[in-house]
Amino acid sequence: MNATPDLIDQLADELTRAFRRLRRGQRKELAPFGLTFGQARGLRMIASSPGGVRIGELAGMLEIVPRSATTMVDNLENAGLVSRRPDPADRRSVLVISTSEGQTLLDRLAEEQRTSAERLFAPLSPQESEELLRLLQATREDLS
Amino acid sequence: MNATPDLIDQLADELTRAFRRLRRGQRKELAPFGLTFGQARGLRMIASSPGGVRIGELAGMLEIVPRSATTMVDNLENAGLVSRRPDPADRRSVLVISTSEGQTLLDRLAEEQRTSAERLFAPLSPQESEELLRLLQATREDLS
DNA sequence: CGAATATCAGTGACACTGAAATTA
DNA sequence: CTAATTTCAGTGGCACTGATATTC
Repeated sequence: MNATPDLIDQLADELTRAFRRLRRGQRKELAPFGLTFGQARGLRMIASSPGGVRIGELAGMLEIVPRSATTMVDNLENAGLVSRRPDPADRRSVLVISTSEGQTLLDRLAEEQRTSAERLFAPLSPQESEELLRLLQATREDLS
Repeated sequence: MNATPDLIDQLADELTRAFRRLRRGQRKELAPFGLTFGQARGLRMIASSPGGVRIGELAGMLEIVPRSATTMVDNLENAGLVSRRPDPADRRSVLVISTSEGQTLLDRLAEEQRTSAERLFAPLSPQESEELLRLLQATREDLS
């Protein structure tokens, strides 16, 4: 027994609300750039993989099923922000890499945007932010 | 300046992933009961308001817009889990209360289910759980 | 052949906006 | 009349499952 049922419920609830605030704020900020919340998150992941990333890997990083990652990459590709290229090492696979347009967009986001995420976490001190990150990461050890 | 841009990104990301794990686990658990994640959350809120709750209040508690709460209550009402009754004090308003079926269902959930939320937070000690709750609540002070 | 990878097709949940009705 | 509350109608995001190629 780690926590009481009540505490579990409260945790689930606060987690949900914090996520909603984050997504709602980012949606409005990202709309002028033609990006959705999920796409922005995917684009960041892809751009942080210099040699390209496979769909399955990307899905794992985002914790979604591979089929969902396919559609997300479709949308990013249609917007010209990423491109698919065949994996020379395994022809079953596709490598997704960000285009220069995608990188440019991310750079612009880094400059102008992110205010909503900053505002969300602004009440926390740097130490508290680190602690929150640690605690959220700890929930990944749930082997279900 | 409270935290570096990188830390902000990581926080946003971990928050998103933790929420996804929570919702995915609960979805599977709740399906046999005919409830969705959002409905279960709403039903808990409604049941915790003994005298009934207005749609607008409910929306505020769940941090969704009132129009979305209407549809959620529609679904719960069609399932016989809550009922609407006019507010005697203000005829513009409607009070939503849980039926005995709704309360019974919640009791069954409390007994049998909640395993996924428990598993999600299981890696945390009671002290860490309290701290996580506190940090998530602190983000509510974002006055945007 | 069995396993892995990605895609196609369809569905479901759910939150949003804008407009309308009712009443304080 | 203005404001508050709820509802109606339509839309968009996005993650899911199941089935199907293709390749290892």
